[in-house]
Amino acid sequence: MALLEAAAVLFPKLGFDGATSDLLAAEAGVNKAMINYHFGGKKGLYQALLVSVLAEVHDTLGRLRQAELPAEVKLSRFIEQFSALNTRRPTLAALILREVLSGGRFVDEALMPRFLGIFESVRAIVWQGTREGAFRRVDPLLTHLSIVGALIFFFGTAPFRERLIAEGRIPALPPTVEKFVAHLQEMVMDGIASRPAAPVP
Amino acid sequence: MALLEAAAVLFPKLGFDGATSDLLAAEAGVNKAMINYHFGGKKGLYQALLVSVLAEVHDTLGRLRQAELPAEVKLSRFIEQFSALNTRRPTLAALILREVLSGGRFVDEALMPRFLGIFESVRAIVWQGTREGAFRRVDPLLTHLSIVGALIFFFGTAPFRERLIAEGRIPALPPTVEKFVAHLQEMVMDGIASRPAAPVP
DNA sequence: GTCTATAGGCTGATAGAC
DNA sequence: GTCTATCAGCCTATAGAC
Repeated sequence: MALLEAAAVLFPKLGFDGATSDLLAAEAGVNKAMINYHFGGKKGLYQALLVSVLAEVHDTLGRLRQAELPAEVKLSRFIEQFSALNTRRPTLAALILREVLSGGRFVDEALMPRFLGIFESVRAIVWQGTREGAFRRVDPLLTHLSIVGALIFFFGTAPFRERLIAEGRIPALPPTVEKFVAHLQEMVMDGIASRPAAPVP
Repeated sequence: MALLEAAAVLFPKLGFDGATSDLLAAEAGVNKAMINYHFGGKKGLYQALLVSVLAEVHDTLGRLRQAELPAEVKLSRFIEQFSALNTRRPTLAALILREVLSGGRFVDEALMPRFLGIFESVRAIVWQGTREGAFRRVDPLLTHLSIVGALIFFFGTAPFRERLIAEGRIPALPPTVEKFVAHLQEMVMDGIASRPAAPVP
């Protein structure tokens, strides 16, 4: 459906209010009235986009959750797979971020569990890691917020960052996804790994 | 000016398009026409808000930058002071995040340097730390993105998170700013500190 | 399923009285 | 400086032809 692809481009970029029916229809190359015929309105199109995107996230993270792996490996894989998800769907981060910033304006009871799923995945891994003794006793929620926050910020702000770099305002090359993934993995692993306690005198 | 306070509440919550002139005027308790009289329009009010907020950020971080302190201390202080800034201005993170997500729609040549200032502060600290040997050779831009990303995400998503916790959907107490600051400081410090290399045989 | 035409409401901005 | 009244334009949604 061309409208869903147009929605995936415009809602993250312009927000729900900024992406007008006219723009969405033009981007999709279809008539404006099709939004109402197929999705029951602009809100319906937006929620259909959320459903399809969150389903993809849910599938990917669900598979990781069931895998039987040490927590360090799982957490490392989470960072990789969440990044891969954002590479496949370049507007994923901005879409979710905008929705969260709005306080979950369009997250109804049907969408809520899928939204919470993202949150639970990291918490479960961290919990496993502290239980197994691989991580020190870090707070799962705070750890989740640091990791997912860094990831979502990185991908959501990519367009603006690339603009600044292209204009020469940031003296650096655009960071590749691979380098960011490696950086975050290293920082997080060294940052929460349990280390031998200082020798007791 | 009551309108600036209303703008600080509504633009971050509803976005530029969602915060209508009617809502802004009602929140400020003034007449709609005052937006045009004092700020030359809704866009002018929004940009005036950005200027005032970024000036505050610039002042706080500028003072830190000039201080002569070891890089580890500076980075630790940065996390504290950026958090304090968000506590004093609870909508700061959402405002900046929305602006960045939009690709910098309203960041003109006058605003640009102040925007870049936030970015430069962490990069300068990291550069100092790697030069002094306190940090390992981490990429300053990637380090900046991880730290600021985690911070902005934490504060920007606080309203939604608090709603989820209040509704009992996340089985945890709302994390305090102090705990998050301590968590991030620890994770980052352990994550990028230079450690003694493995003993050479 | 897809289109045109149009309704009805809301938008930001302004002219002009006080 | 502040208000009321009002405009022109844009918004989403729909009725109805094909």
